[in-house]
This record gives sequence, structure tokens and C-alpha cells, in this order.
Amino acid sequence: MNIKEVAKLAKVSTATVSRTINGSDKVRPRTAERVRKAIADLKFYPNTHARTLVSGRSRLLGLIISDITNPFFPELVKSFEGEALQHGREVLIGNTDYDPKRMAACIGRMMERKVDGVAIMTSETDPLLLAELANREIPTVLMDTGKSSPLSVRVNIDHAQGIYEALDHLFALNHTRIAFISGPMNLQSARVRHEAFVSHMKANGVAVDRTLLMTGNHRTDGGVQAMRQLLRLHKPPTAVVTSNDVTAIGALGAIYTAGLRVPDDISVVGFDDIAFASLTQPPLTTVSLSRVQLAVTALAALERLIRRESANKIEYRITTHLVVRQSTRAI
Amino acid sequence: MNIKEVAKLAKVSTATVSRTINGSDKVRPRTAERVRKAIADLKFYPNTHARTLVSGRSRLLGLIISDITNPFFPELVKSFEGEALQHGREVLIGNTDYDPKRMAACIGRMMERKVDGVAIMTSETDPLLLAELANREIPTVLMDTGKSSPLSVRVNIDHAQGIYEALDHLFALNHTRIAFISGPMNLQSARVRHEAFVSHMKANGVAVDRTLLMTGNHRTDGGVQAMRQLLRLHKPPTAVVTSNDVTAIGALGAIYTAGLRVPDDISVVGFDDIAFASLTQPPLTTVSLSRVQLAVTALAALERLIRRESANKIEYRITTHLVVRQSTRAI
DNA sequence: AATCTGATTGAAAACGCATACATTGGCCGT
DNA sequence: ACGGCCAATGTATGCGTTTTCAATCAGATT
Repeated sequence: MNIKEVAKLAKVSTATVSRTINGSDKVRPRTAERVRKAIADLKFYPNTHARTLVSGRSRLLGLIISDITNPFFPELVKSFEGEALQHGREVLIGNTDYDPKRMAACIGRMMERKVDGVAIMTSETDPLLLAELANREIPTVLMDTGKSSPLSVRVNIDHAQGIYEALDHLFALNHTRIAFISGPMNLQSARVRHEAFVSHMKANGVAVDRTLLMTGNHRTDGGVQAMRQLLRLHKPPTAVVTSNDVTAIGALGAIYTAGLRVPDDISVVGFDDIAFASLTQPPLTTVSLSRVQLAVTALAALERLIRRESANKIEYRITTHLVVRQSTRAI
Repeated sequence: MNIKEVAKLAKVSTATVSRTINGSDKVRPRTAERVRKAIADLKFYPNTHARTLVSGRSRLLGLIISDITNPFFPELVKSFEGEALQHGREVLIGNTDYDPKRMAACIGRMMERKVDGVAIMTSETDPLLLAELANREIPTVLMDTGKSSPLSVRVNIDHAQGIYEALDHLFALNHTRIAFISGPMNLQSARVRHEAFVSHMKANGVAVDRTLLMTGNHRTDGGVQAMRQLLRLHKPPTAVVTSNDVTAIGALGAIYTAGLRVPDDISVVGFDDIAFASLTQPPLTTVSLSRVQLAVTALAALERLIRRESANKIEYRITTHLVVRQSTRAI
């Protein structure tokens, strides 16, 4: 089943069939109709590989993420895919599992499949791999890393703003003894959030107690461990800010297990605003980082790069802002 | 950059390069080494589209799911992808969003990309689309639907067993006034769970109060609505079994909002055992349906079909079983 | 040294489509 | 009626591989 059979049935040449499929305007409407009928009758699906091979365009976009089971990503994937579909493209997803080797394999696959562009939504990336993509003139969009070039742009996420708002919120509720449970410090995003916390505390004249600065891992168990340790302190914090929601959920668990209540005994603030954040008990006050916005922005940037629109110096920025729910209260 | 340049650099023909890439044993080791060096030097990545076009094999597997943001799926996707990678294949994911039109579009894309096989993990599928795949001799694995044929197998999920165990557990805790919040009744899996509930209640001589049979939608809001209604009853249930964990989480929320406690005032049982089930307050007693097992089984079945191994009459079955946590208690 | 044999290697033909270029047809003005 | 011209269609090439079949080579046997 191929374009030839369609051509035969529609009594035209393969060229006309091809033109019809691709919506060329130089096919007489009546002819196009006949071709479309033949395509439908034969249930013909054009061979993407042949199309890509000859045209050089795959209509395929790469999306590289760290881990699909991390609740942050599915929403991002869905939005990105939805947008891509609207632009007539498909998405090849790559899971790196935070493993540089798998990242390299992902990029390799993207190159083999001749993607038209790649969105790299992991916050760390090997510059050598990026160079590889650049060599092949494959446009890339990076999150929080890399520098802009004619074929690569960076989408900046303003983690700090959210942290500032969270702290201001807690300050307004009279908290000063505020703990922070960070993510793994080898993650750029985790580092930025941590630094924003420390600097905004200082900026507001609140002493930063080093014993209240814990390191988590962006998973629940990290939140549980860190929170337990905080609760064992001689003078535990009255509020805890976490580097992501999953950590906050772990902290929540540790607090309940210790027989304390949120927000009565201790306030908790998350980060990301994953779907489950509004479903915890109590619903989590958290910093929202819109995955939809991130996906839409990344895709738009990619499209621009693919069309080689020299939209140089466009600054892509995703803001974050606090969503107050019920896990925070004044003391 | 193509195979020709590699051939030139390695001073061999393109045929030899191709053979080396594909690990043919009829290339002299010394020659193969030279070719591999050329490939590495040029950082050559073979063009998948050309390979697929000529060989007819894409090393691509389709995985069709309902909604990646439904917590049931990411784990399934990850396991499936991991297994596929081990077998040297890649995965094309299709989101149907429970929409038959999008399902058709997904299948169309699978055919255009010439996948070697498709795993359809949505529990409803249009037989016409399946016929389309069968016509093109594309192997398929279905979840809970369809009938086996030389190119299609069905993986059965034993939803009933889990429901039985859940009920037996509640019976042992002296519950008899047990409610059930179902999923959308147009979903096969939801219907089976519902029926298993009713039949096992009857089988144990427990009267089924129709007012305790609620219809949800497999989302939290459905769980919230249904639970609210149950709590407004003259004689509310002492225990609630839900058709999935997300529904249970909604129910949990409604119960807390009403000022009641779990499991003190009411016991709750979920279904699926998503990652968050162990992180609710209290941790949710639920029926586990292993996504890993499902993914591994589906992939193994697919591989067998692709190799045209006539493993007829193999019965693929995924069992479910109760995981007791802390959301259930005796009355 | 000549011959044979199996192991390597090479040349060339597909695979299904898009597209540059060539051809045809119809319509207009004259 | 004729040339000219644009629109519509057709012909044929090549995209980068795999694979068949033919050619060559190295070594063993005589």
C-alpha cells in the first residue's frame, strides 16, 4: 500500500497524490477530491519515514525530561504534546532518569530520528551533547541552563520570586523561625531555590539558623527524614519551606507521625503546585510553577528557532507565584 | 553526514559499513574495527528513517494510554519504556484523553510511523481501528478487551480478586454497611470492579443497599461528590470501597471536611496503589495493580507476536491484591 | 604454481515519497 | 485560427539505508 496504488486508483500521477496530501494549492479541487476519495477508500497512510527521508523534515520534536514518574512532568508532557499536535508535529519523549549516560542515549536517539528540534527540560545538561546538536543544526530549548545562540534559547524560570512570596507570606504570619528543606544540591533548580531562601531571609533581617537548613532529595523520603530531624531539634521551626511539593508531602507525613498538626503546630509551604498539592490534608500552600506555561513557551520558542526566525534577544521567562491554601497559619 | 562518508573514511563500501552497524558476523574483525573508528570519528548516527524504509522494521513500539496525568500511567510508561529499551526498541506514546477521535488519530500515527507493534492500555477500543491494525499485520496487545488472534493477544487484569480481598478484609473488621464509589460506567475496568463488589457482597450474604452504590468518575471531584452524598445519608456507611485511588483521595478529603476521621469514623479502601496512596493521611489501604508487571507482560507478549512465535493459547493474567495500610479499622 | 573453497567485500537495486523540471491543456487576445 | 501563457498534471531523480548477488581475496590442497 503506497502512493502509487492511490495514484492508480485516482487515475493521476504520484506527484498529484503527493501534492494533494501536502495541501498544495496547485491541484484542481476536483482532482484533489478524487485523490482524497482514493486515499480514504484504500485507507492509505503515508509512510512517515519515506517523507522524512526525502524532505529532510520529520515533523518530530524531542522532549527530554528527568523522570516521568515525578509528578512535575506528566502535566508538562501533556501540554507540550497538545501544543505540538496543534502545530502538526509529534513528540518523542526521552527519560533520562537523572543519568548522564541515558541523557546521551536520548540525544543520540533524537539525532537518529532526525527531530526538527529538542526541548530539554532537565535542569542539568552536558555541554558536549549540546554541541553535538548544534553541529547538526538542531534547534534546542533549554530550561534554566545554557546560553542563547542562533539555534538555542534558554527559558528562565524565576524560582526566586516564588520563594520571596512564600517568605513574605510567612513573615506576615509572624513566623521567623523558618526552616528550608532543599532538593539535591547538584540540581541547578534546587540550588537556586535554596539560595533565594537564604538571601531573602537575610534581606529581611531574619537570622538564618544553619540547623534549620536541611538537604532533601526532591522525593518524599527526603522530606520525611529532614522533617524528623527538624522536629527533634531543641527549638523546632514554626514554619517549613520545601524545595518541592513531594518533599512537602513527606514533611507533612513526618509531622503527623510525630503527633503534631498542620497548620496549628507548624506551617508548611511547598513548591511546584503539582495536582496533588490541593488534595493533601490540609491542602498545601505552595508556589505554583505553571507547567502549561512552560510547555507553551518552550514550544513557541522551538517553533521560532525551527523557522529560523531571528528573534534574537527574546527573553523567555516563566514566573512563579504563591498559592495560599491551608497549610500555613499565623502564630 | 551519511554512510557513504563513513565508507570513504574507512576505505570500504557502504555495504560493509551497514553490516558493521548491524553487527553482521561476516565482517572481518579488523575491518569492523576500522569502520567503528570511522563512525566514532565522524560522530555518525545512522538515519533511522532510511533504515526503516528499506528494512521495513522501525524498532518502534506504540503505547497508547488514556491520560499521562492520570497517576496510574506514568509508572506504566516508564516500565514499558525501560523494557523496550532493553530489547533495542523505542516507544511512541499516544494519549487518547478518553476521546475516540484522538484514539483514531493515535492509531493513524502509529501506522504512519510503521510501528512494529502496539500496546493499547486503554480499556475501551474501537474494533474498527483494531481491524485496521490487523489488516496491516501489526501485532497488538490489548488490556482487558478484544479476543486473541494470531496477531493480537489480550492481557487480563483480575480486578475481581482485589475487590474480594478488600471486602473480606472489611468483613473481618466487622463492617457490613459498605459503600462503593465506582468509576465512569462506560469504562470496562470500572464496570468489572463494580460488579465484583456487588457479587462478592451477595456471595457473603451481606445485603447490598442501593443507596450505598455511588457513581464516580475516577477523578478526585467524583470521589468528593459521592462521599458527601454518602455522609448526608440517614445511616452512612462504616466503610467505603472506591474504584480507584484518586477517587479514594477525594473521599478522604470529603470525610475530613465533614469533621470526621479515617479510620476512626469510617474506613476507606482504594484501588490501583498509585505512589501517593502510601502518602495520604492516613496511608491508604488499597488494592495494588502492578504497573511494572503489566508493562513487562505486555511487552513480552508483544515481542512474541512480533517474532511471530505461535505461542497460541498463552493466557496473560495480572493479579491484584490488597495492601493493608492505615485507612481501615474494625468497628 | 595452479586450483579450489569459503570468507570477505563491493556494486547496485530497491524502499515510498517530495520535488525540480517537463509536458499538456485550456483560455485569452488578436 | 493562432500563438502565448498560465494552470494543472506528469516524469524522473534522489533521499540514506539494507540486502541480494556478484566479485575478489586469502589460504589450503594438490
